[in-house]
Amino acid sequence: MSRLNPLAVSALALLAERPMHPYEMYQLMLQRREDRVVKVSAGSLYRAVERLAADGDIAESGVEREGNRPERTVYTITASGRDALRSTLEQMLGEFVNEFPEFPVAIGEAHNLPPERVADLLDERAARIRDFADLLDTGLRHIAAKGVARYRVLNVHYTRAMVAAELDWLERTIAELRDGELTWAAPEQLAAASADPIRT
Amino acid sequence: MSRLNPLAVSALALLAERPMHPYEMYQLMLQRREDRVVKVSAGSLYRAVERLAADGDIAESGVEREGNRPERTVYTITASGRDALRSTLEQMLGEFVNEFPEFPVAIGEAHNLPPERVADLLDERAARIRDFADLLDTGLRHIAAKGVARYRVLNVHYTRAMVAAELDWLERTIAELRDGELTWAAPEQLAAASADPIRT
DNA sequence: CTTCGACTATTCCGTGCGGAATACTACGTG
DNA sequence: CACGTAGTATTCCGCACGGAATAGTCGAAG
Repeated sequence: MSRLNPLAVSALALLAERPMHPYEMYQLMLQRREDRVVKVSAGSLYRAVERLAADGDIAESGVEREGNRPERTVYTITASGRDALRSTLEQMLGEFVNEFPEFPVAIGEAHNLPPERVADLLDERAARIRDFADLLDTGLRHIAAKGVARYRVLNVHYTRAMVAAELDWLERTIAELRDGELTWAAPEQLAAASADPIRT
Repeated sequence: MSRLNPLAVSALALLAERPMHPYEMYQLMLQRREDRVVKVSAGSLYRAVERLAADGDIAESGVEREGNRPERTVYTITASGRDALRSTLEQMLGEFVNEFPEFPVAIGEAHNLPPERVADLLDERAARIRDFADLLDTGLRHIAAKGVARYRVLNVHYTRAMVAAELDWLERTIAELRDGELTWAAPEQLAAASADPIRT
């Protein structure tokens, strides 16, 4: 009953709705756009299911075959699976763990670039975040129009709030960089700032 | 010249200061408390250095031996290493990539638990985040007292802003859960909410 | 004076992730 | 009606991560 990884939580939550075979979980996750919140890849999903089965959180409840299609193994959640889901959700909600996002590392080392360059880069980032925020907003509007209960999109609201905060911080920091309130001497060897766009 | 991982960025940034052997990088990272921002483990660091060397971003600049201690391989950053550092920093600052944090997954599945239980769990989380915020604040005060330039602790400021935003969202959401504005019917099988503290 | 623990410096190995490969079917299209 | 492309369902394999192991030295304490 060790801590489940996010994909296992999603899978287990689906099986808490009804029995399913892995590929159906995969389709449902994509259909419900869970891939925006969890890293969904078929390989990892099958692996996660395998582990859940090994740990007794789910059990094979039959093998179907439709026409000449490959066999599909249907899994059902077990009592201890429901327990594992509950306990993992409790942990994920109640605890606060550092997940080491990359951006703080980059800001921490930003003094290796000239301050003006950093201001420009943060501007780019801000623009992309604004686009993302717009995406979330239109999504939320669509959903509100459809009358979907708000508890179904709590995570979108959360993400929206975080995105707003980052945008706020970026704007303040960019302003300080531009008016010289915040500055530093960049090392010369790296200072040869290319005007190149970011390589994608 | 593929995108460097965060630990490689830290390592390369150290070598941009002066040549060093891996273990010295390791010590410096811990001494400067970079382990709060980057996942620092000796094994991964040696691996990262190995890869940097293979890619020509750093070069062996000698092998020392002090007394009968194990040999230490000293590395020096190369011109293309400085390039890789700059280009990776530019990417990390300017782009905005989803890193799939775990908490949104948990909120997304929170409707599997009873709303009152979720309110309690979010309260716990909020308490832990407040502790963390206090830690950041005292750290920032110490640093300000020492007269350290602000650009050296930009990432702490960023983290502080994010933490404040999350706390804000949590408080609003907890309030809505408590006054019933936000609610749902939890599935019965999982609803058997244990009053147990989180297993750590 | 010897033993124990802490530090120095690095290697190793199990585990898990995820992109790619596989293999077969159904469907549309010229 | 041959052919290509999209969908179904799953397996496989390489590589990166990080905790543990290794192997030596130095200092302190009993």
